Amino acid sequence: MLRTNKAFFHHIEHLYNEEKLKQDVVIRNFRKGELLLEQDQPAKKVMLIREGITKCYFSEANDKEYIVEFLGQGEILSEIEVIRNTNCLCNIQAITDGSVFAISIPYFRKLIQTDLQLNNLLLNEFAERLVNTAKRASYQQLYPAEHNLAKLRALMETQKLQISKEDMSAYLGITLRSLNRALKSKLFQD
Amino acid sequence: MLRTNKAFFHHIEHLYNEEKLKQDVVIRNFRKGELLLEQDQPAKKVMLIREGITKCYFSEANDKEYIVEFLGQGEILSEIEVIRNTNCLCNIQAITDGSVFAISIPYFRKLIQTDLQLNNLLLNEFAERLVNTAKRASYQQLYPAEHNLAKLRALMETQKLQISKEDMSAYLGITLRSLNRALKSKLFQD
DNA sequence: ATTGAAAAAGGACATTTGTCCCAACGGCAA
DNA sequence: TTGCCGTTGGGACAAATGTCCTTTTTCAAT
Repeated sequence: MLRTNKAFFHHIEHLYNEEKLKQDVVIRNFRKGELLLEQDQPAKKVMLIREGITKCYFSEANDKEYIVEFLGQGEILSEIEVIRNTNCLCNIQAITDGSVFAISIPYFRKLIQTDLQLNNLLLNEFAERLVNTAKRASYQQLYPAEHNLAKLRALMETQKLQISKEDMSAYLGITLRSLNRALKSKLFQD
Repeated sequence: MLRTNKAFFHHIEHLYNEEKLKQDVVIRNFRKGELLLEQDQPAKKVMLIREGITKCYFSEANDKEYIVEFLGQGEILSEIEVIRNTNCLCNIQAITDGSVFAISIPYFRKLIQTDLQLNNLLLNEFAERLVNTAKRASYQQLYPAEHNLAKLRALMETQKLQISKEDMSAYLGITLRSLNRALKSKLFQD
């Protein structure tokens, strides 16, 4: 659930250090609560998280939200939008303070067309995301909330990630009320 | 829902025609019902669909199935498994007769490391899949079955794709009984 | 210490979805 | 034709989840 990508982080960090003009890749800080990407709006930069944690989520027309994943160090943002030439697919909001490498879009396009190593890093990242997203879609759909909650808690444990109940329910795709019920019924474990 | 990829198809077709030894890329036919990939088993070849339609689905421990997508011409199979060095993530079963280009795994690995154009084709394919999968996970989770059924029928219409009720329910992640109920309630549209 | 706002917990009832059956229909092999 | 089997459709009841509200708790700003 909390994705990170050390290899990708080092690759971009290296690009940043190499760069003469400090122009195509710059560091930008962000505050907890800040929106790094806004659903349906054009992307301005490709970003790679240096530090901090963000959540990636859809806002649906019925006012509900669905969290796709939590993104930490080395995760890249708005690369899909640049590749497909579309507006932002979903929102990305900081849940802690942090910073990113902000990469200009033309530069990123050039990298895609020339940097084979970057291509491979992207392929790996996409493969991991696809696996995660598809697996989760399947079991969240096919198992009751209680079962999925157990899985979520195990993940939070191993990854030492603390999130609000509201985010937990948005991650599970259920209402807060249902989350509380599920927590209740398996209260024996607490 | 029925994914295809003309550009990828042409790229691999071209590789096949170029190839001297007809060894690293071969054509293989398949029959309706045949399993091209079996969940949790090692992948033997990377395949790219030449003709025919397949379904990509998870078999969960509780005996339920979830269809991730339907794959047609130009869609690639088991590339994720080769990239990540893992067993098959899910099942791929033919729902019509057809054929694939079967690519040897070492050759595919070599392509990934050397063929920038192929890398870009893969990036595009992955980006499309991610968008599809994530969007669907979100709205299937956050809207009632009836709403999702309406969407599914519209897709089936525009893509002229006919699938059994059982596959429809597996795609929606609901039981056959629930599908029938949903069909009933919006019977006015038929 | 006081207060206000956000987060957390849960009661009561409605709706949705699942489970377990059984019935009807159509194709197809004996 | 007969009988079997897979697909489709649906009744009756149980379980899961959502909706709408209210209460409690927490915690930071005053």
